[in-house]
Amino acid sequence: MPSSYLCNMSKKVRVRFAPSPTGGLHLGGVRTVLFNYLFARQHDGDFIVRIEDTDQNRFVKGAEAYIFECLQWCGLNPDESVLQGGPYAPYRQSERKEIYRQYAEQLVKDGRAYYAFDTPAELERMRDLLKTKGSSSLQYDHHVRMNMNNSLRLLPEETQQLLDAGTPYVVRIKINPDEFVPFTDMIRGEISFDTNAVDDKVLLKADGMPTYHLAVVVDDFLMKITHAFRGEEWLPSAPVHILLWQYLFGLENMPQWAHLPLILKPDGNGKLSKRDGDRLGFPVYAMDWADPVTKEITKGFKEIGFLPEAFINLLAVLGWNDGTEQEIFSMEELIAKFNIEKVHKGGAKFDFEKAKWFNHEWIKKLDVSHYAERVKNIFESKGITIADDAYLKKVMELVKERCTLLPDFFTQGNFFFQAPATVDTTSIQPKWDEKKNMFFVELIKSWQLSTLWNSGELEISFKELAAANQLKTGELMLPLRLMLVGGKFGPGVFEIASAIGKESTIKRIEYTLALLQ
RNA sequence: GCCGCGUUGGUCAAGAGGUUAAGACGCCUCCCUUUCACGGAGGAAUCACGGGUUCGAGUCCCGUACGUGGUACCA
Repeated sequence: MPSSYLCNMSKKVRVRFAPSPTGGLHLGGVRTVLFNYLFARQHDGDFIVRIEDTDQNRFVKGAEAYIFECLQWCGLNPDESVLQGGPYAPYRQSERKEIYRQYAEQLVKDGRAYYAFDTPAELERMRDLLKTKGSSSLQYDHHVRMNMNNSLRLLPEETQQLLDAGTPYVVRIKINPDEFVPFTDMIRGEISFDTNAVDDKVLLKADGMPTYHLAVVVDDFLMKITHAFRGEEWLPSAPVHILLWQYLFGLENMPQWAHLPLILKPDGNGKLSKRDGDRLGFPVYAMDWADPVTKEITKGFKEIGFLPEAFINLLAVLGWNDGTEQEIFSMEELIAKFNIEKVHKGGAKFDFEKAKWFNHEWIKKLDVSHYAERVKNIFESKGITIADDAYLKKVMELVKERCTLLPDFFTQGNFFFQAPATVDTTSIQPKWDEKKNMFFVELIKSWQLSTLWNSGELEISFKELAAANQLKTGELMLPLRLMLVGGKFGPGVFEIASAIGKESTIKRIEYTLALLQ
């Protein structure tokens, strides 16, 4: 059964992600991109990234390039953007400034918007007055606009005079009272707003830049966007956008809306913020973000050792699932199975433990050759240079089911490359005796002569020697592990001995033997 | 305050009037493994509350509570 939102199949699906370059790329932002991307791909549509940089005060240098790096890491590459261009360029709103003005003027001409000359101080005075009157609304709307300094109240000549004199002004939309603005949200169904609760939003700012409200509508039209997915925080301003569509381009050309649920903090309620991540010890941004002013670095999922596959996977199932028990999805599966109508309405608390579980699952099925370089770098940062790639891959294969995050390859595998820095003998020291000592002395002699150095042979000779000495194998396995690994963890001991080689094995046994004397 | 949206175990969630209310994470027990992990078996724990509608409500309706978002010349 074709879904209702696809009834007009004559139009090619086009979606967009429209971030503001103001800082790190938040989990919620990535999920918004992901849902857009998935929808575009499954409908053979286009995925556009448009930079919404209309607020010069909040612009942060480097943030735009950073966003694209994050998208690339996630594998969410746009079809059109400031990077590769496209038929609807420019894709940066600051470069489209003049386009928006035309539409603002058009709205004024049509009587759907007006010039407002109120200064910030005057606006403040208006709100203070409203407050003292006990008004339930502090909005600039039909209740107050005829008392304000705008082209609705002023005579046309007066307005023209102010305009000619270069008086700073904004353009505000004129919202009619007592109207209903209904629309269909792909996730929430029918939603209706009462215009009495919406204010005369500023469309064009005094600096000539559009606000989000004007820019999003104009650009979505010009760029032929068919489906607009954005965060739930935009729901309250949806009526403004819908009215703008109605006034400017016609409702029949308006994209289908979907307002995505928020990602909430793990404890308590509320939107997940960077602060929560810092406080609870997990990242909130996709990649490390270095604030250009404070130089402060905020950790990203990539840098703490998440796989992009896992990151995408965990984000996809935060607020969405396909109705089956499946939890592990590759990008291809997501493209095939994602359904925007099955996205939850309510926000989801972020659970870092579960996030790590996804990473663990993906590391278990990881193609080691794909990540050998990355792991090699981790080892190098810890002072271990790896020359033998084949050996590294073998080690990775041996320990990967024990790794949750990429750096775990170091903690789980460093003893394959160097003798353990410390050997914790506390658990064997009390029961250590001369008999055991002699066993290992003999074991060294025996292994020294061994020509077949593989785990099977090693295990057999070990057990035979134990039997000959009337010792239980079980009492000797842990000491051997401690000698080779330094702690109670890791793959099978004989596998380890086999991998690190005869010389290292014997050296490590001798070292701990001396320690135990 | 006003407007909107939401609410199934601790968390993510399945669920479209009739189910012993799936499954996953985390936690606990056991098995496997002479380590850890993986794997396997099991356990504790839930429909926010109150009214309706109905033979029957987690599912539909209305209230209430709680939460959350918005209420900027920010997006």
